[in-house]
Amino acid sequence: MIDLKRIRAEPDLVKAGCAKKRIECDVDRILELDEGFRGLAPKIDELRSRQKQAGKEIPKASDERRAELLGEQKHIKTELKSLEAEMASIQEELQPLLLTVPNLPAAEVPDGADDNDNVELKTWGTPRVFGFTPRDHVDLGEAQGWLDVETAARIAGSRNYITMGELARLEHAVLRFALDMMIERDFSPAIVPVLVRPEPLWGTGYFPGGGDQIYQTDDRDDLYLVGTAEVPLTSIHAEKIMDVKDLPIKLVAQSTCYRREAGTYGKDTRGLYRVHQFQKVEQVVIDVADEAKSTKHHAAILQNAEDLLQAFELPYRVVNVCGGDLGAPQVQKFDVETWMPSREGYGETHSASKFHEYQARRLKMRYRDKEGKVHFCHTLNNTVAASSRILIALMENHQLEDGRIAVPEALRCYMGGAETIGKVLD
RNA sequence: GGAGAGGUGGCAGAGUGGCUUAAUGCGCCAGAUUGCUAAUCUGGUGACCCCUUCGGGGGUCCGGGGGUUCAAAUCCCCCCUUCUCCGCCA
Repeated sequence: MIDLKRIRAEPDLVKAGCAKKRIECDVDRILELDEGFRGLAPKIDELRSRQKQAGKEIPKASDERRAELLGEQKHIKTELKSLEAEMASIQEELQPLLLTVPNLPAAEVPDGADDNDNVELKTWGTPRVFGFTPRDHVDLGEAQGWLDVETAARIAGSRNYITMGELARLEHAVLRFALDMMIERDFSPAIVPVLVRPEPLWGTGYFPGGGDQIYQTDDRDDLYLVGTAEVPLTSIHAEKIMDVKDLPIKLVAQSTCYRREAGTYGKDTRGLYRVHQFQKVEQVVIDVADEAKSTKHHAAILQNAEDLLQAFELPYRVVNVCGGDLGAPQVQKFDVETWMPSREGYGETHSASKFHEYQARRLKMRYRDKEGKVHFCHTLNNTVAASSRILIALMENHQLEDGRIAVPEALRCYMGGAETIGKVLD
């Protein structure tokens, strides 16, 4: 959500932001409703003021005066009722509309319609040239007896996976490495619910708009399975006014993530790339409303992801996500894409988002500065490691000709010291 | 799941229809004072919305929503939530 006052003051800027993001939003209707609201508000306030005044006088008044006042009060009451009804109908239309206004993209966000227009900022490492025909992660996993997609589908439907044995151990290793690395970098670990009420989803910007991708439990409970720990983590301090001394708050959590992947039929159907359930370690930063600080945090959480990939010896690139590929809540987003030989290209593994106060305003998450003034916080988040996609990269990039997988040094301490996993395949 | 008790400002906590402008304490801020960062005293200290001639004026908010009333923190209904006991349970 952005400030209604800002929409009022700079409607053209807001419209330009919507256009850049390719998001439709009826800014003019919002302005119309706002005008109606502001016409009505003073009238209602004045009537209430008179009502309050009379309320104080009545107990002390003489009998005639009291009768006179009571008559007046009846009048005020009916008038108020109709004005309040009018006000309610305005709010009923205005509030949901406000929740659809996207955050304004930064000037540094490239123009563009979709991910083809994202701009590459840097690359690290060189995609490996294989001296043999490399296998993809599904072939490798199945041949090693580590990966069972068919059984997963029988148990849980399509787009699911089961890892077993050394691959399951590698998955745990990745997650533990990610968590430990972030704890070392002063992020506070948390274990959070992944089944949440609607408010955190509205607050973080997944509702409205992202509802298609979210599993709802059923009609008995108003509960939803989150697609990322960002949702509960960012919501921890909702509805609070924190002290500036307590900021920044840096959080890290591993969670299971659930995604419906509606509208992706036939896309990335093979293997682990697009699945309904996976494990992810997520980093969240909450700090003061300061653009320079937000930008610094943004760079830092991106660096955290890069450092992990470098430790895993995986080639990657960083892209500046263009307007049309940016979600409604983000000011700017850097995606990290890791080299995946079977795709003969880079695949998205991390997504570093900067929100300014968009989420905090929706979550009512504020802080008091040194002067005692209250402001909405700034929030940011990024993936540290999403297990399934990282596994693709690890298996495919580090495979040996004989079908074993080399374990990057950084992960060996979580793998009982193993330098490779798997048996020699025919 | 059953029974009971709660939810009031940053925190604790009083308040059972109009004298509430939400007491009081703690915390916080400012000033005074003492050879010090401690103590004491004095004063100040909520969020949000609308209007403004920028001095200020008005309104809303006591978990959330609805209702009764001229008037609701206070009475009624629904929901959320916390705690205690019982039941079930990893």
